[in-house]
Amino acid sequence: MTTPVLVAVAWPYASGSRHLGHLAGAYLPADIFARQQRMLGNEVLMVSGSDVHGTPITVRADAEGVTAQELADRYHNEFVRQWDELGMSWDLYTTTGTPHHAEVTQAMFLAQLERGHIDKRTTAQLFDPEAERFLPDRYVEGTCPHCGYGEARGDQCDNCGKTYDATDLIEPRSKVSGATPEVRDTEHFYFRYSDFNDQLGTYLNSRQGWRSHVLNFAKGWLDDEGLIDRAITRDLDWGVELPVDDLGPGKRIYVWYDAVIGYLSASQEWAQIQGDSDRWKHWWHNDESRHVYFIGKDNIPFHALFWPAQLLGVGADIGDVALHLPDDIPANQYVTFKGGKASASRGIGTTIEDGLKHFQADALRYALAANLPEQADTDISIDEIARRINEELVATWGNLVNRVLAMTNKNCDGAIPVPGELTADDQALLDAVDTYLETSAAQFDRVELRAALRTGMDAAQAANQYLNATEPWKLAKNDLDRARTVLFVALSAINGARVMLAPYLPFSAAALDEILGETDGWRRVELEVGRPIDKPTPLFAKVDMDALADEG
RNA sequence: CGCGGGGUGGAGCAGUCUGGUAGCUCGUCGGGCUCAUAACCCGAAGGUCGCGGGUUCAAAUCCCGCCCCCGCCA
Repeated sequence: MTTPVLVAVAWPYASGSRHLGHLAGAYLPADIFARQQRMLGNEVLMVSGSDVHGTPITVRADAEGVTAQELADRYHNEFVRQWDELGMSWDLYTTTGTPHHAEVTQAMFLAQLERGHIDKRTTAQLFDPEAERFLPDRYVEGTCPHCGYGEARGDQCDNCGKTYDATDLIEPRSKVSGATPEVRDTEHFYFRYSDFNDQLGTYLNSRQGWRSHVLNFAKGWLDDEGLIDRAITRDLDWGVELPVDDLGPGKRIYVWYDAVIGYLSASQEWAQIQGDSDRWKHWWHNDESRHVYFIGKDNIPFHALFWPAQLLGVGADIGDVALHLPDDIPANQYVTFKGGKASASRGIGTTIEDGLKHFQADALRYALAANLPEQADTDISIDEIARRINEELVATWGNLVNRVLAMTNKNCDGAIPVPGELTADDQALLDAVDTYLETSAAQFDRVELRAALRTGMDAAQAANQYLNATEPWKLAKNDLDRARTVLFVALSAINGARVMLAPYLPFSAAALDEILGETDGWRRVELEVGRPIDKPTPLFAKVDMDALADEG
């Protein structure tokens, strides 16, 4: 029986280039998991898009003298190009800037307003008398009330790290006009997150199999003081428009209320593109579905608390059925770049673009997957990535494929040979590979992607050991039939191992499909005897360490 | 006392919840093989599991205190 699986991926902020930490934190693991689930036969819907709203975008756009739309478009286009190069298998990658997303956001807002979970409150806020507008936090700077730092931002001090209200700033000044702001009352809509403390507590306590750091963090947040109600509108002209006009002009829905709604709006947009506009309900109105959110740890409160609260706040007002809550949030910790300074001074950056410039997509995917920060922050460096590619991917897997295909081509009339009777050792290798496949499937089910990669590599290593024990290159000289059987067994082992590695290495997996035939499900299929095997070209190129150093 | 994460042989990590001979990948050293992208295979050396107390027959693992590192518009 197949399961509908929603692979929900954090929405990259179109305010600047994303780096390899973002890739390893959310996008890559999501793609690996989605690919494996598809191979398993589940109905996968993987959606995300660029988050185009929020003050970081407007601030930067102002600084560069371009419109927010232009800035967002620039980075959205960059992301889309990189996803393609990286082999990201989105079912839909959209943006929060679509009319559809605005409609869904407004519908949720109205449903929650109707149900009393959104209310209007008056607060004191800084107003720029010259620009004649209220100032969001990011548009104010001044002296930190805690440490006296003179360049403190409106909501947090970069020097001492403390947070505060912009009205607490000493000698505040507007980043718009430079004028001294005055305090005025203004109205905003608040989402009553506190309405859901009990339900969220029950929800979290019933979660099974979550990573401990995710669950602990979410519970800690809730236990301390519970959720507090938060303003979900801002004084901006960039963002989703309010579906009600009683706040007056210049107010928009704020980014962190609308961004998470993208999971739902994108699912619907995907359904419309499929020509079956109700299809999204198969994932969202289905108790049997599984929703897995791939995010970085900084996003845990939004996905484990705020988003579930917003979903609960809608009740059954959208589509007549309650919306499905997150089943798992395998948030990753951070990738830290050891020697980041040294890399920078050598001109080797850590953006996704830099990664793709230095490494083949599959190779980069391999190295990052082997170092996924699933339990703790992990250190990585360009040298470490290169090392993993050369010493592990190329040496163990790439070379295995190459040596076996080369021997097969040379000794078996250029085709997959007819095997003789299998010995106990032959069968032992194939049984081992099949066992690895089961182990790997269980690890994938728990979203232990680093361990599952290791399992795939273990299968490759077992095949290498088998070859060294059987020495088919010697057999070819005095017992060609036996040599061919050994090569058939080795090819069969590769045929199983490639299934486990395919989610990580989509491009080389496609190349192997050409050579060995398509795979079928999460299992080792029988080889097609007589299928032509040409003289192979290596699946992966070794990284030239000297060239890598020279480029820096 | 801001929040969070971490400190395990040369590097990067697992093990800590559910105490019981310290494990993986790589590097190093020695050997084998020579089909393969100087790749593959076998063996060895190398760790007081940050520090100090405590509980226990037994602690990397539980408790208390301390030091250090990292991230915080992923």
